[in-house]
Amino acid sequence: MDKSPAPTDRQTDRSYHHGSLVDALVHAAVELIEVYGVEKLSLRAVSKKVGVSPGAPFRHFKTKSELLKAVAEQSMLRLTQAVNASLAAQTSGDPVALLGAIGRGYLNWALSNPTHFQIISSRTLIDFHSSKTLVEQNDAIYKLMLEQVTIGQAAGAIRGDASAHDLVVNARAFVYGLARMAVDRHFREWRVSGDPRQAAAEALNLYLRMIATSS
Amino acid sequence: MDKSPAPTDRQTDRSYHHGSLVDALVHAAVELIEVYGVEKLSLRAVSKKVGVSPGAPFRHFKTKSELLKAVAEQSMLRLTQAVNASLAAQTSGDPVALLGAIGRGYLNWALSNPTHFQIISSRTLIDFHSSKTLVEQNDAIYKLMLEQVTIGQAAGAIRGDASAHDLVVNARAFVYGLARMAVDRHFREWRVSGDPRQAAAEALNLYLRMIATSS
DNA sequence: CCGCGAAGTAATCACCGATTACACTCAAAC
DNA sequence: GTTTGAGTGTAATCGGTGATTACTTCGCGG
Repeated sequence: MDKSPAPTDRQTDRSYHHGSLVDALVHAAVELIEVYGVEKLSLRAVSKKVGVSPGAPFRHFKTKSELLKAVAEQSMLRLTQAVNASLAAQTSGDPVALLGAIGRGYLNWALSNPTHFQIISSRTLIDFHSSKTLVEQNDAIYKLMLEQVTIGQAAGAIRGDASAHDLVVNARAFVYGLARMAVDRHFREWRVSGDPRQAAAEALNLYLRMIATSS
Repeated sequence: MDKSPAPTDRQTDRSYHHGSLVDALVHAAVELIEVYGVEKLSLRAVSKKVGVSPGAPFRHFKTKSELLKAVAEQSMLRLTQAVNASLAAQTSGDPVALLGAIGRGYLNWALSNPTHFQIISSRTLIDFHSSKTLVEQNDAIYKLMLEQVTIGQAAGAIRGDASAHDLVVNARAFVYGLARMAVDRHFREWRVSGDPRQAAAEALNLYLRMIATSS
């Protein structure tokens, strides 16, 4: 249970003041969560890893939940970055393909960072709506999806028997469900074998055929 | 924070032996979770509510997680009951409608019992695969869905550009994602307003149109 | 009727989040 | 240069938690 034998992980070795405790705490928290899981995270362990007293974090984060929120904000920014990068990498201008790129970016990031995904998805670990960053970044993804669906519908490439908004929610439900099934390890009992990432990618492709107008 | 002023909730008032501590513990745990949430559940509070010493539960459940597993098993049985009931209530023999009934039963139960849904979905709170009941009941739902999809594909009512298994996983991902969005309170930031149940029902209908062959 | 195993108790351990009073340090003001 | 005060980390402590242990009590089968 000894989380860090030498507390020199990320310390500038200043005698008293740490220098950048906030960053160090967030960083250490992520590492601990990665190894032991979110629900096992304790502020004491974080403090110990950083090499600081158990009470020190409370100078910067009023509660454990606020530290998690800081972690979540950092994670959310990385998620939108990943989605944007995936979207930018999609050369084809086909709106269905672009929508797929968004979903692929989302899924890949979620499967690569299950812990972070779990945190930003939760509404019990953190107070989502109290963070401007979290709300804004989430909204950015919504708008990205809405844009592609709207364009796709106008071009007749995406089915028109529902509003663009309804289709976006529909698509998000699917991708979110897929990501959670993977992260929460539901694939096994649903007889999905092999590499989860590839399985998710293939499932996404099927969904894209479903949302596109039959050709 | 006083969870139960009078510990007479569910006690046969036998002096020493309780009589049915196991049932009483599960029942009390469910009630406490319902009010305070899973993550706040403590064995001490459960013990207190039942009117028993803090160590007593350990005679019957080796860990807190095992108590939760007992709760999960009870919940899972109720879920499959709800799904079966919804399926039985669907008079039309149309496989798409029958598949929809399964999804509707699942969603309604999840939204009516968010806490139980959260527990049986989790793989960190409980050890899912160590419970025969959990695995079997989950499998029963898979087979129910697979049956309808297979029939639907044979009748040409459900799209044939993917295997029945892939479509089942696809549908499950969608319904699961929708349920989790509702339970995890994601609807707000995705601009879904009004009654969550109706919103979920409408989203499900759209999905059913997507999985059905275009008519 | 009695004794033995099952079931609950009481005391305890190590750990947790959070609060408080206190100590140290550093930089700006004079 | 010294001083002073805000900012930052410490130490001690509180109430609560899961889990373990030794002990006590009950009540059923012989």
